[in-house]
Amino acid sequence: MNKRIAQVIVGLPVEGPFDYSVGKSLRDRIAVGQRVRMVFNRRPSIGVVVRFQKNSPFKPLNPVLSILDDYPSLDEKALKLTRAFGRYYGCSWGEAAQTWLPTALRKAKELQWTPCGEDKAEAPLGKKVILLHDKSPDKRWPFILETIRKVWEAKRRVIFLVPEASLIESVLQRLKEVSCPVIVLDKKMRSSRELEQWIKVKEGRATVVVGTRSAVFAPVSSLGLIVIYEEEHAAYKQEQSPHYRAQTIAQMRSQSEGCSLLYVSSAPSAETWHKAKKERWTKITYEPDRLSEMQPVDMTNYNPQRTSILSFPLQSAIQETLTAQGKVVLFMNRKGFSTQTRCPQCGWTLKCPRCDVNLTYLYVSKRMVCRHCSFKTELPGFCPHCPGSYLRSSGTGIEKLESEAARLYPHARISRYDRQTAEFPREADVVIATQAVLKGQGAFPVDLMAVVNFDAELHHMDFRSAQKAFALLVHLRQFAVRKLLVQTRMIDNYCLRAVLKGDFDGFYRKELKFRQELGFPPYKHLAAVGLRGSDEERVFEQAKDLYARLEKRKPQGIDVLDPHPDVNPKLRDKYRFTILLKGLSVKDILAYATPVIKDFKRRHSTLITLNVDP
DNA sequence: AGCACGCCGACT
DNA sequence: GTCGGCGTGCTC
Repeated sequence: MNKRIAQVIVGLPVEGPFDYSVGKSLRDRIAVGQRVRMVFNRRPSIGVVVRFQKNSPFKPLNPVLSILDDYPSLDEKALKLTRAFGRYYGCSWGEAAQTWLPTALRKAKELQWTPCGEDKAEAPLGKKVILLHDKSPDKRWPFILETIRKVWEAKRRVIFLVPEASLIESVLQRLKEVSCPVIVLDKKMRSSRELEQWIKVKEGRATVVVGTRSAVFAPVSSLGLIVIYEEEHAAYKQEQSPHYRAQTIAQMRSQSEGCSLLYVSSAPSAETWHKAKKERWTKITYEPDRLSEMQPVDMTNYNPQRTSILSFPLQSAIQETLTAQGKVVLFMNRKGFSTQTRCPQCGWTLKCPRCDVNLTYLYVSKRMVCRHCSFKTELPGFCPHCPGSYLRSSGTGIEKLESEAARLYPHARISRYDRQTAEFPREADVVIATQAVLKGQGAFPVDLMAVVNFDAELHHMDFRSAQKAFALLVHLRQFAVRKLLVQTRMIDNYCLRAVLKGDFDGFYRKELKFRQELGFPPYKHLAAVGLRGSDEERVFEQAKDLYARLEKRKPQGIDVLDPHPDVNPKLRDKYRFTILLKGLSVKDILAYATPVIKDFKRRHSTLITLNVDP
């Protein structure tokens, strides 16, 4: 092949590819998918070779300076997928390639590894998509392990995705039963360690790769199966740009590499449930052997004056459990002691200067903190505007709940558990816990689980909040050995009712009906265009300008929603607005919107981000 | 992204 | 005059 000119992509928001001349001495070694060193825009850079060309329309070409990989870091299949990834998520091919590779390979590090020569002729293996809906989380394992064993016997490999790193250890324990070679891959590792593991995977030394979100990019050859464990978990979506969703990448790989997909969940996302039905996936449902009791408590009856956070039915359930030497967990998704501090005289409220949200009072450190950024300050004694007026705190966090529990149950051992707590307090009688408690499911028995403020879960401005609240209740009910008690002022809420009756079909029917009526996924696809900058006026002006351009050029079947301040309109000193695009497919939306946004970006300095499938 | 180039305001 | 702010354009 003629390798005089190499086309190279770079990890910048410019599309390319760019032409470079290949010196005689490099021509016999250079190959597609290798990383190379070259000068790009007067700066030393690294890029990835994507193809060769006989000649170039560009006048004096810069040369490829050296080759960094003795074998391609990205093989043909991976390179093809990076292009599809870039198109789907509206980033450049080069940026896509960068997300595909371990962090260490962004630098000009030379890479040596040995290709696995023993790649057997791939036995054809049926490409299946399975949704394993396990209503009791302990029945799933025999099926999962059996599926993995079959893939292994067919000389194929497996990627096992978990939503968070804390789950990796328990998966490794289970996988011991299959006794095949396993390698862990996680972006939170030291980058040298990540690279080490990545190379081992590339050398074909693992049958199963276990890892978080980014492990979906693992350089596994002869891929037979991708397992997506706790499928509904929000952590499968990357919050930084490029905002990819691991499930989407898994589907892309399934399509191009012909591997099977296994979704595992106790409460699948509405999107997955809908797809399973529409695309006729194999669905396996495991019913629970026993279902713990569930007791909704209507707070409009039991606590009309809001005198205590703990209703009488909850108090008696706690008392009963404590008398029987049982363990209680009080669930509340809010950290700190109080969530608002204001002056009763003038109404002045203590806020974060960078994010403009109420500061939370942390009793343990006696400080006011922001829940979005790292801002901390001392609690001022008096209102700065009304001399001598004391500030008053209101709103409930887990610390206040803790003091309330301590007052009511002076003889019980009471502890707190949140993300910062190292270990679950096993010896405590009453544990006040945030969302973090879900990680420990099955590790210790909880007799009574109580959701103190269920309504807070539903009040998020997020079209997925009902789905999330539903999944939360399903998980907490599994967690509770004896009883799940839920305090609410919305006793007829359909998430609550569906969990109470164990009616999954009913929940998804209703939820999907809402999604359809309101034009949300899975019926419509979304792309969120975010604008941020330090001058509120100006960001809003530009948002309106961009909106007008998008509106003007929008084709049939696409909706453009007005620029709207974000849920946190001010975050880390930046004002944020979002323009929401709706359409029947991401491809349709981006085909029209990406050029408009790129063109707009070129003229203005406000930061613009694109979030596909937000 | 990161950098050069160019066009306007305020300063020794 | 000219120093430097940012707004715009370009990268093979």
